[in-house]
Amino acid sequence: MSLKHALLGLLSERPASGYDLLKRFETSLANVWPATQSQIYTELTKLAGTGLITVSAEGPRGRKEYALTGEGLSELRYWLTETKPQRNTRSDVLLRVFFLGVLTPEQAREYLAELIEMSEQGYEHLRRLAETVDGDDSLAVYGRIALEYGLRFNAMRREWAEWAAGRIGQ
Amino acid sequence: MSLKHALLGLLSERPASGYDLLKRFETSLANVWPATQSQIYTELTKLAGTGLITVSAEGPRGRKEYALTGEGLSELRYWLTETKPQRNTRSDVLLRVFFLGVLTPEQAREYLAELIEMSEQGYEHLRRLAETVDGDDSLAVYGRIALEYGLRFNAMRREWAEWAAGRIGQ
DNA sequence: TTGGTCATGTAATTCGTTACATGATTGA
DNA sequence: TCAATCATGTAACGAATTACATGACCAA
Repeated sequence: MSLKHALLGLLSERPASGYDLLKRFETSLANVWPATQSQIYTELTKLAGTGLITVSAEGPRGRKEYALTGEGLSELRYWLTETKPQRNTRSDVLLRVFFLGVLTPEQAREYLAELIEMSEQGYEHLRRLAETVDGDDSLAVYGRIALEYGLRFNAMRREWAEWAAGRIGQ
Repeated sequence: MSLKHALLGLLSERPASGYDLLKRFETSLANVWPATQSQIYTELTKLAGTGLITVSAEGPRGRKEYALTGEGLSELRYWLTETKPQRNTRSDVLLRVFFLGVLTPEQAREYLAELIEMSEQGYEHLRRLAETVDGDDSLAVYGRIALEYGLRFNAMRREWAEWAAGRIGQ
């Protein structure tokens, strides 16, 4: 149900077209809530149908710019304050760990080495991203906080994978 | 696609019925790959149809015990060694952080306080679980490694949320 | 004039959730 | 005997992915 709120959230900043939103999903939100083009357009049509957003302008090439309505902002605030975030589940990375016993210790350590590399790359990617983030609007402030989460997460996972590799006997 | 591999992985340890597997999803795998009863039974029927598992015994009350076939074990190993784990995405918790700017700073800090509590409870839950884990079979060894991940994750998230709360001005 | 980007939409399929539906076995 | 647990299955719906399909605009 949260793609809806992701769209409302992005539109709370400023009006945007489906195409604009797609770009922003590909950059800032990609690490947190990926969405495909087809999903975004379908959801925007639905949201406009229920009055949470509205077509605020039309441009060339059939461009439709959507803006958040008062009702939409209320829904966004309601979601943020009155509903509990769902526990984050479904980690492909962790699921595999459970079954490393069917592999040789060497193969298991190889998998953990991959995770270490993945974490290092994730860390570096976010570090570079942090350098390009500017501005002091609310999304920059909270985007920076979310980014810090990503940095800490990757560092934690790297250290954990190193520890785990050490636990697997020869 | 990973419910399939979660089932193959659990069956690689020992044969089990749908009911048995459901119980194990509710306990050990719940934090990593939740699955519902209906999903499990449907997937088992599909896996038996493709020959990755087979009905190894039938018991009272229509109980069907499934066992991994050689083909199933190959598929499990293939998945573990030849396919890359998908990046973990879709965090409701993090998505909300992006949009805390539409709330008052006080409400935003309240949200982060909730996250701190959620992380503390998650940590405690896993710590208690760690005490009950016994045995030294492969799933206990790797289960313990996965559990350590959970502990570190919750500790990391707690510290991050405390840091973040400090960043939000009055 | 043509290739790249902007721009939107729909169809098919799979995956996941909730709810419904049924019934056998067992231990207190 | 009766409640709890064991045990399986299907239907309906919603969410997500992939693929298909189309076309306008703009700059080199």
